[in-house]
Amino acid sequence: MRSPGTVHSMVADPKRIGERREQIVRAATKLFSEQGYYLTTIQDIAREAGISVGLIYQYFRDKDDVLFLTLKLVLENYENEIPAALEKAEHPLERLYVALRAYCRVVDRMRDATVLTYRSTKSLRAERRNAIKEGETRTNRLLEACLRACIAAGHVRPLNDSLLVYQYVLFSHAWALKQWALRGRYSLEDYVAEGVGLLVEPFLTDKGRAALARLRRSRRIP
Amino acid sequence: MRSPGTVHSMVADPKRIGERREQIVRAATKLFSEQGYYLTTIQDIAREAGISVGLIYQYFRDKDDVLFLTLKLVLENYENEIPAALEKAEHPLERLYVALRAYCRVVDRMRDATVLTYRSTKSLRAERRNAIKEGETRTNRLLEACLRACIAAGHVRPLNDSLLVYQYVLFSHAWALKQWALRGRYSLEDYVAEGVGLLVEPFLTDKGRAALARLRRSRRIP
Amino acid sequence: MRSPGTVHSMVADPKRIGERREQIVRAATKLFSEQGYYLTTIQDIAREAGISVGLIYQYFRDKDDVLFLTLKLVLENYENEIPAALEKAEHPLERLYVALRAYCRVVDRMRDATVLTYRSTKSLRAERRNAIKEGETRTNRLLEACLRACIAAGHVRPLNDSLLVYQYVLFSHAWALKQWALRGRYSLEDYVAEGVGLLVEPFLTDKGRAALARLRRSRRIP
Amino acid sequence: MRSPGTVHSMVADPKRIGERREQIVRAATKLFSEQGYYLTTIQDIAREAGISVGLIYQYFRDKDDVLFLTLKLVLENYENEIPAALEKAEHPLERLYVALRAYCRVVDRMRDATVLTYRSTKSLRAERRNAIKEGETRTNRLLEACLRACIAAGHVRPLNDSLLVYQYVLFSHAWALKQWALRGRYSLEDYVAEGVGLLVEPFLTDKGRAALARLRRSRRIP
DNA sequence: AATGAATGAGAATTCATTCAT
DNA sequence: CATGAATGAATTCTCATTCAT
Repeated sequence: MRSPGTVHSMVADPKRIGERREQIVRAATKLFSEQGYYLTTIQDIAREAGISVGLIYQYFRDKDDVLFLTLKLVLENYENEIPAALEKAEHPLERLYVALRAYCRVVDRMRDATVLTYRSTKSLRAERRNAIKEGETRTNRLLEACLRACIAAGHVRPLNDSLLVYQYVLFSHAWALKQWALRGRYSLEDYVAEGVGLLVEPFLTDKGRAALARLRRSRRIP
Repeated sequence: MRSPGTVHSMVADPKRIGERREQIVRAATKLFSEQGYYLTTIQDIAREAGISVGLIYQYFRDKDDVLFLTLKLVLENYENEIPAALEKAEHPLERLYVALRAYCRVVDRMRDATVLTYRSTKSLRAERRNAIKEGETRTNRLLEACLRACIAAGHVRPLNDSLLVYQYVLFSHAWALKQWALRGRYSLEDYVAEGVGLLVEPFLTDKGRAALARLRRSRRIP
Repeated sequence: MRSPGTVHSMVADPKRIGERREQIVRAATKLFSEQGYYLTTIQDIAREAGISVGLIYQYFRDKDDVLFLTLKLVLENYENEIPAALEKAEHPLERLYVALRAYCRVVDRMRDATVLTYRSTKSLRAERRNAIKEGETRTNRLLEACLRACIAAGHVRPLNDSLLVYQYVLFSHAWALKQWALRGRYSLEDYVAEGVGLLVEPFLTDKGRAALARLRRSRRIP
Repeated sequence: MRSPGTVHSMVADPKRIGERREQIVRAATKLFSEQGYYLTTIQDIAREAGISVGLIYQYFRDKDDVLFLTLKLVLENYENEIPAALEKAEHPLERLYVALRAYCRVVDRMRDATVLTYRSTKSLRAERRNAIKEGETRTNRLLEACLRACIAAGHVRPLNDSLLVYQYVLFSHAWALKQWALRGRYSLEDYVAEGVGLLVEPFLTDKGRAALARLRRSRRIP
């Protein structure tokens, strides 16, 4: 009956629901990220959130629900931050750069939570898992739109855009997944710059290269 | 005392250890891949392997050990198959192509196990986790050597090779991690071909392009 | 961090802790005494106490903890009953008699638990074992004080008091340890009387013997 | 069918039975004494004895059997050593002294095994337990005979001999049971001397005292 | 006779979930 | 709404015992 993307609560007041859930999910995110889903107990979450065990069950049906909302929140971060960063950018190439950098930054800010996404999505019930995947797809589409705009404007040569977008996503996630290998070798900004060098610039047309040079001169792009 | 990369057994005979462990790990790989580490019980593994619970503990110290050997085996597959595939290839560019395709093929053959790597490495004790990471690093170096040879021979322009190798790795892993999105859109061979188009060819020098054309004509590369 | 003499609980309310622990320890004492520590399962204890298995783990860290508190309680009985019995006694000789009789009576009341002390102290972790031994030492000192007072007052001739006190302790414990041999031959009171005949009276001075006669006449001592 | 004091074996040759059993029991005694019956595994015993697990089951029906024979052996030590020590002694008083000292010496030599007697007798099946108790009773009778001879000869005044014998037994056992308190305070010989002072000499008649003096002068008693 | 791999029942412990207060 | 004590099914791991070699 319930849509797979909805979480049921025993409490009526929506405002309180919002507050409590955030409180709980914040604690859960921390603990799930640190120790993983199965090693984190409801007790742990309650303690971390400074509330009682029972209260969690007022706002979530079960532990799976908590995980679901936790993962959903990570994706929502992606979905919110990228558009926010894009607001000030107009030029298609700038928008692509900005989107990529924004993605890497969210990942950086939520390193552990991003890893959690990889570790724990499969722990969800199948229906829930799909809702998460859709969220990821939506984020991908944000990047895809930027890339396509560049192609449409003739800055990037025609290519398998959807696959390249996947590569962008993986590149961003890698900052979290392979932090043990990457951090220490690169700063975040260097990492983004190198990524752009490998995953964007090779595909620029002459027009694209010229535009990039201009954008760099006007300091719209580092 | 034990090195972190060794698993202890109560049984002396090395031949039997090898057989039994393979039997157990085969079962574990299947179940861990399907249900994840924590939802798979020792009972499950014993049943799947057709042996008793107690016997597992004759060949593994604990459940963590089973996971460790399972993950180690996945990495060993990587480490074995890529060199094997490279044996017949001589030309640096051919070797790079072959290595990449071999990697994607192992991943394809061990799709679930590869996902397991991402999900469950963190479930290991820290020391073990590092042993796994080292295995991954060794695999990366195989690709790195191929890429560097291409650069040294002037087929690929100088670039951030270690980061590009990471893109190769991620690209290969993605075939397992994002199978829900990629399969149905590409056959494995198409996927590899597209990858090469995005992650190798843009970086070829004139010399490299010429060599590639020759290799294709002589059907050394599809 | 924890002192060796403290048992940890997940429950906060001290009153409830007291009640539940008593309930559990009562059950444990019965079962440990009957079947020994290792043959008694936590299930058994839970069933005997009329509660669930999990609840035991809310009030005790592990099975070792239950044993520890059980043994500690036996010793506390010793430590409480002897001083209580002494309250009404003033004359040094009377006090010695009373203390010895009180000791034998506690042992009689807790026959099985006393045996448990001998059987299971070694099952405790070393730190705990010492805490138990200290409890025993404290009890011994109660007797020692009585004996020394008699010597000081000239009722008992100077002798190796600490060793004689050990003999008193062993004599009392024997009532439990060797019940299969002693009960049926003696009533508790006879046993005590005989013990006094062997372990106290031979050491009385003339003054002591006179005092004893007076105390018997006034029925302060049977 | 089997008598409670017999242990069944699958092996026919009695000589071999004797050897193997001794080998096994020696290992078991060590381990049971150190760790107790339940914490010692058959594996442990096999390893300590340098044989295979299966072999133990050729010479013992089950683990209980091993414990039984182990305890029986301790008692047999008592039963053998005391008469052996008595062989050279003739005078009743000397014999009592010698017996007591011999008892303390066996206990000293088998400290841990003596403690084992107290810890683990109850772990035996009831029938076996009785066989052990009978062994203890037989040992007691050895002492009892010595004490009675002293009384009959007028060296010791008439008294509750069986209870005093128990005190002797307890006194000897205490050397093992309370070693944590006694060792360091006394050497074994001092301990025996003090014990004699408390548990024998007070009961000597004038005749007994004279005899004792003579025996000491002739160095038959230290 | 001897071995030791294999079995599986059984034990301690954990933890998601409930519910009386 | 909020609490946290109570439940008990489920899990990991152990170990006495067997039996094919």
